[in-house]
This record gives sequence, C-alpha cells and structure tokens, in this order.
Amino acid sequence: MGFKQDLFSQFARIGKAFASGRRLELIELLAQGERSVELLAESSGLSVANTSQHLQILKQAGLVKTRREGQRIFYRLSDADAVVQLFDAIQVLAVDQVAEAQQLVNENLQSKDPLEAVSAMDLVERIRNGDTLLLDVRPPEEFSAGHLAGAVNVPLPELNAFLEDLPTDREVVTYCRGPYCVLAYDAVARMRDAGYQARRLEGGYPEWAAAGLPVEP
Amino acid sequence: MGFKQDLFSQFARIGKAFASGRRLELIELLAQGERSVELLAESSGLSVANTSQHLQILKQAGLVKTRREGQRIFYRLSDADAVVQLFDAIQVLAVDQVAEAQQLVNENLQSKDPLEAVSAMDLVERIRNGDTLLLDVRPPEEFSAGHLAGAVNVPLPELNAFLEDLPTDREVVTYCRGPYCVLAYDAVARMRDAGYQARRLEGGYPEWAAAGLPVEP
DNA sequence: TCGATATTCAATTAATCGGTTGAATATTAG
DNA sequence: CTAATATTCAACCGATTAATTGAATATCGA
Repeated sequence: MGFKQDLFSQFARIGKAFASGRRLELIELLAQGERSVELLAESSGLSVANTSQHLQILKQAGLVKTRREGQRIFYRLSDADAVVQLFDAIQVLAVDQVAEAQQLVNENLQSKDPLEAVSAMDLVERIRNGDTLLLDVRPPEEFSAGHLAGAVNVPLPELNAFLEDLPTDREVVTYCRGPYCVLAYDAVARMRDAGYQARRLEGGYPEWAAAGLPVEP
Repeated sequence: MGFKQDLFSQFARIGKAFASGRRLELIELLAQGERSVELLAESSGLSVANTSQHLQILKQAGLVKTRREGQRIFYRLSDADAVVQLFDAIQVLAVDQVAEAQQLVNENLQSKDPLEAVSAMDLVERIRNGDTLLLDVRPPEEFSAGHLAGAVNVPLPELNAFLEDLPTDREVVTYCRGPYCVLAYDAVARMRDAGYQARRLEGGYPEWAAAGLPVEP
C-alpha cells in the first residue's frame, strides 16, 4: 500500500504549511490581499530571508502563487476561499479542544468584549427591523468575495474616517472572518471609545454562510 | 502583540497534528471508530511505541481522547465530525493545488474508475426514479453520525457477504468520505469483478451535505 | 503474589526545521 | 554597463522530530 502513504504524505504538506505560528501569520496577511515579500516581512516582524523561506514552504504546499512586477515579487493565496475556510476550521477546533487556546481567548478576547456578542439569530431579527448598521471590517478583497447581505465594507484602516460622518444613534454590529478574528474586536473597542453603540457578531462570515443565512453577492 | 503570536502558536498545534503522513493514517483509522493502540499499530504498520508517540501528539493537539478498559487503552477522535471535515478539506486543497498529489490521484484512483463517477445531480435523479441502490461503505460509526438519505450501510469488510443476496440487475452507487476516500473505489472494483453494475458518487458525504442535499438522520 | 499483556516513558540517533548571515540572481534606473 | 533594490539560495547552528530499543508502569488472570 505504498500509494496511500505517498498520497497521505502529500496531504501532510498542507498540514505542515499550517504547522507554524509564523506561517499562520503570513497566511492571515495574505488573506487580506496580495503582498510583496518585503511588506510581508515588515508586517510580520520576520527577516526578509526568513519570510522568503516560509513563503517557499507555503508555495510547495500549493497555498500561494507568485507574480513578478518589476523587481518585486507578489504573493497571493492560490485559493483564498478554501484557505481561509481551512484556517477558520483549525481555529475553531483549537479553541474547542485545546485548553491553552481556550484560556488565551478567554483572557484576551472575551475581556475586550464586555457586552456579549450578538447571536446570528438576533442579528437576523435586527436586520429585519432595520435598526442596525452592519459593518464588515475585513479587507475589500475578502468582502467582495462574499459578505453578509446588507453589510457595508469598512476596512479597519478606514474606520476612523468612516465614523466621522456617522450619527451616533444607530447601533452598529461588526464582524470579520471567524469567531477569533481580532479585527472585529478591535473595531468594537474603537467605536465604543468614540461613543458608539457597537457590538460584535458571534462567529464570522464563514459561520454565517455555513448556516445558510443570506449572503451577497 | 504577544497574544496574537501565542494564539497562533496554539492554532499551529492543530496543523502539526496533520503534518505527518503517519499521523494522517492514524486519524483516518480513528475516523472509523475507537481503536486500541495495539490495533492502530497493527493497522498502520508502525511499532507500538511509535504509534503511542504519535497518539500523544494527537492528544496534545486535542484531536483525540482516551478511555481505559482493562489493560488496554482506547483512542477516539474527540470531535469526529470536525476532524473528518478538516481532513477532507485538506485533501481537496492538496489535490487541487499540489501537482504531485494530483498526479498520484490520477495514476492510482482515476485508473480504478473506468466509468466516470456519478454526479450528485444525476444521483438525485436516479434516487427519485428508484432504480439505484445507494451504498454507504463507511464504518457504522460514521454512517450513524449522518449519511445520504436512503443509503444502506455496508462496511467494506461485509461487502462480500452482502453481495451474495443481491440480484445483479440493479445499478449500485457507492460513496464514502471525501472524493479521495479509497473505500468507495475499492468497493466499486470488487463489485464490478463480481458482475454488478457499480459506480461511484463524485465526492462523498461531506460534499453532499455541504451542498444541502438530503441527509439522514 | 506472580507472570503475562498493553501501554507509556526514557534514552539514543538520524533527519528535519527555524533562524541567521552573506553571497547569488534578477530587475530597474541612470 | 554600472549601481541599487528585491528576492532567493547556500551554508551553518541549535532545537525539534521521527523512529528504535529497552525499561517502567498498570492491569488482569491464575
């Protein structure tokens, strides 16, 4: 049964790609769009050579593709949807089953989340009533690949500018990728500081879509 | 930003669990139900001590739980559904993106599959017409956790006995886990050898369920 | 209690991995 | 062509991993 072992070794390459925290960080950055090696190195705090090496591993696992533009090389996820979904599933499994991960989330995220998150069911109701502004804080590339019906895309870097023109009398609900995507937590914290009523959707886009709730486009 | 790195390192433990072909083999065996260390070692061809070591890694990643019964210890997946789904997603991603995996599948599975597989759409039609026997060749534990509506569970070891009482005039469609689960390929080959009209469902249970097609229970 | 069995633990070795450093390659600007 | 920039490659070191072997632990049956 050599074939099966060979095939499983190939599958294991995908596992290896996800087997280092640094690489996961790179994957998360790439999920936000195409990036050059230099920028990835800078954002992740790794050396350029080291970043390049990790990217080679991701490339061998088929997770990323490259494109040359002049003297720099841009990396992107070869199937962003599949990769993000996989990453999301890993996160959920880890927090469900690994005590240390659970504890980290409890200490660092739950505490940022003083008001409990809005459940998907509640949100459906709120949307029907029209009294909620639904904010997708993911980067535009992910937004346009699919988002909750009725959501407005405001990537985190643009949040402050966006808030200036917004009346404070509507409640805002934010969401991003999975349940442990930090973007939505940050957005809520910043909006509450600015005097808005802001809460977070329990889960993220993948969970919402998987539940068969309305998405666009 | 130490927290994020810590959390990602925890996530990476799940990746590590999936980062070895041997462990994937163990995971696949465990997906078929609770097993003792001895049996796992025997089925996988690893030494007992080595098997035990790999199982420790899976345990640290929270993927498996143990139960003692007399002098032997039984391992099982702590969340079989989540783990199988994750494994399945990894397989699909690998075959989609890794050239070597693609080639292995083409050479070893497609060739076992002389007639093309039945698409999910076709199968829905066939079931409606009632002229197809739908065979789930996964182990009973997985079958009872969810299966295609109308399927009959015949685990591979019992296939021969089952065929003896079966008239050869009905077409049979088999399926198992994902699109690269070998069970269904084997079943088709054995049934065709025995003179049956047998084909394989394109994809497997997870794909069918994800498409919103009818499942039980 | 004693011997047999199943599993884990500990020690060892070879292989792989993560990271650093500096050279090599490819592209652009001048 | 030369200099500057972005990325990869190659060599290297320390840490981790996979696998083997043999001892230690726990349970059961006699």
